Amino acid sequence: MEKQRRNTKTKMLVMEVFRREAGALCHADLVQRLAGKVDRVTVYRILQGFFDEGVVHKISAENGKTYYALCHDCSAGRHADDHAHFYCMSCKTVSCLEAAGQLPQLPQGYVAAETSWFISGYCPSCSAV
Amino acid sequence: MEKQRRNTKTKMLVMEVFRREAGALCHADLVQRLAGKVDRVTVYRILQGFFDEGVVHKISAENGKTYYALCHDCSAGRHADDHAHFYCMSCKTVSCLEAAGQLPQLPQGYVAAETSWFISGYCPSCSAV
DNA sequence: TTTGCTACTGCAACGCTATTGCAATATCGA
DNA sequence: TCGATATTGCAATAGCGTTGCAGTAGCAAA
Repeated sequence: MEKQRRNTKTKMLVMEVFRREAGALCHADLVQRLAGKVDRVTVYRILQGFFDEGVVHKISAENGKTYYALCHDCSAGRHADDHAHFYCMSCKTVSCLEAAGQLPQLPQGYVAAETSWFISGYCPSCSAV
Repeated sequence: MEKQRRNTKTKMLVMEVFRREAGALCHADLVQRLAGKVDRVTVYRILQGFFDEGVVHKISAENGKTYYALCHDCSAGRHADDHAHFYCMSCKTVSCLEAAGQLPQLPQGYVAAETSWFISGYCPSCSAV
């Protein structure tokens, strides 16, 4: 029994932020941009909802924070998460890289369900300085 | 001016646990195994110290926790972290995979400083069931 | 062995990210 | 318009990690 979903103003607000910003955003980013409009907790729940619907995907960064980014080729329950994520150590932004890498050869017996690449470094704008 | 390091009983205890267990351990694992012997905070500091010395490396898992594993080819300040880490969704253990994969091609302008692979799935013991 | 510097340890308190419970509100199909 | 229920906001709570500080213990030199 799938839970019915509703389109609310609050969700629209969150979605607008995602569309306006290019890269991935963490919970704090969203709360900051929606300060006074949407509650902290609600943002968590909306993000979780978007994730369940397959609208955004989750990125666990090295700093322990979770980032979210709009999906392109994902659908509910099935995330095309085989691309890498890049963290710029200078401007502290997270972005998705389209290029896919090649998995290391898994030893006998291992079964992979999900993979993630995480690369830290400097993005084009910051490395150019 | 490098800070002088000392060999203490407490550090030995932590190191013993690492040697006894095969895979990577998180802070909670260590605290549990050293319950009553070593303080929570001390474990954090010892882990950080081992990391700075290049004795262990850090692994940020998808669940937001940080795991630590003994290094083989690392030295202080320079971690050979170009191998993948595997998280078994069944027995909830983290292990290091020796096989190296191939990084995705970075778009023009990006400069990579550190990389990490993280693979979730089922380890040999659990996938065999 | 003794001494002294200072790294190390344990405790308490704090900060941050994320989750849960609950009452009030808003959405949307009938 | 109406009613079931998804959604929201607020308060409280949980978990991981850090900081400050006083007491303890390694280690090298006297």
